[in-house]
Amino acid sequence: MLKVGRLADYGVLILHHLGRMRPARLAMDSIAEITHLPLPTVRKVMKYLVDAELVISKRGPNGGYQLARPPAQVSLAEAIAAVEGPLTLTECCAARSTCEIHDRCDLADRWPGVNAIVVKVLERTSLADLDRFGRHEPHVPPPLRELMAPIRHL
Amino acid sequence: MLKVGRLADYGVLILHHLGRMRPARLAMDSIAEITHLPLPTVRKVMKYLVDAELVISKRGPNGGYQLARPPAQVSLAEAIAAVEGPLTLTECCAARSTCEIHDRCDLADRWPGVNAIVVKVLERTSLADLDRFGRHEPHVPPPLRELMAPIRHL
DNA sequence: AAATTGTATACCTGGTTAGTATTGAATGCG
DNA sequence: CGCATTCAATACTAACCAGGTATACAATTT
Repeated sequence: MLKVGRLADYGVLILHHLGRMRPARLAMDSIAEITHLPLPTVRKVMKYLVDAELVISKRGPNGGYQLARPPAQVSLAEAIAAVEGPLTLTECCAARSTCEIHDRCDLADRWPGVNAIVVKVLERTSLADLDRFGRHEPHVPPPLRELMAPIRHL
Repeated sequence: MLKVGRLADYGVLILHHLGRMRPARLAMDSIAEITHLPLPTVRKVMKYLVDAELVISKRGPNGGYQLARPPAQVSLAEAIAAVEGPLTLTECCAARSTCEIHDRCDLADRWPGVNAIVVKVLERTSLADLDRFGRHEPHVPPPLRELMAPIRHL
């Protein structure tokens, strides 16, 4: 699995569209329309995005939502975390781990390292970058180079 | 979230211990003991690991489980996939996507690129590598360098 | 003030996951 | 040959959580 929840997925999709419109505003029902998502669901997602200050909302006639920053400055990590909370691959990685085994587990202090790398990949991928990904092999530049160290060839 | 299920987590932990023992065999109740996991749960996990051919089982007196390959040749990706099936960040990334929106979604062909990178990180991290991760900053070497291309600084 | 648009809360429900129990089959040993 | 040991397979239950929905409320513009 290694899943990102559907709501978070929706969040990214919505941010993507807001990015394309920026700096224009988009009303909630317009968002529902262009994303083909049910309106009540959009409502829920928008709340998360506003709370996380990724989008700015304006009420009243001609109100709507606007991406708070240029798409190149919004990371997937932020987007996902906005909807689902902190990015933790396992319980071990959470701030307050609730894992029964935690203190007797050989891996409790190893997972965070793996988690950190995965998170960094997502942190360094922006909404704008997303546009460049095809279904084809992704190509990625040097900024991530120094992240990779204990990882070996298999 | 971006979660790995608990069973998969257990699976990795078990593989880790089997790796430390290799090539010795370990009976199921011994595994339960050293991992501090309930035995019925271990049973379930072992089935997945055997089916995936990551461990070899032997029955009868002095039977038990043995890691099929050296720990350096077992990736986290395999381990997780053994328990949870294909690694797909979102529905879009699955072989047969069941997403309602899929064909009308702007991102349907973009997620797989992100997915591929995350998966590659996990593919290039072996059980042996796991031992080297501390709670501290992880360092990762060049093999992942060329993966990173459309990712920009934020 | 009225229309438009976002905000907040609370609830339901269905599916997945984790955990368990039971019965069966293979292997090795004396 | 048969008994002890150990894994294998199936099916069930229970809890939780994500996703989805409904409804009533508040703010802003004109």
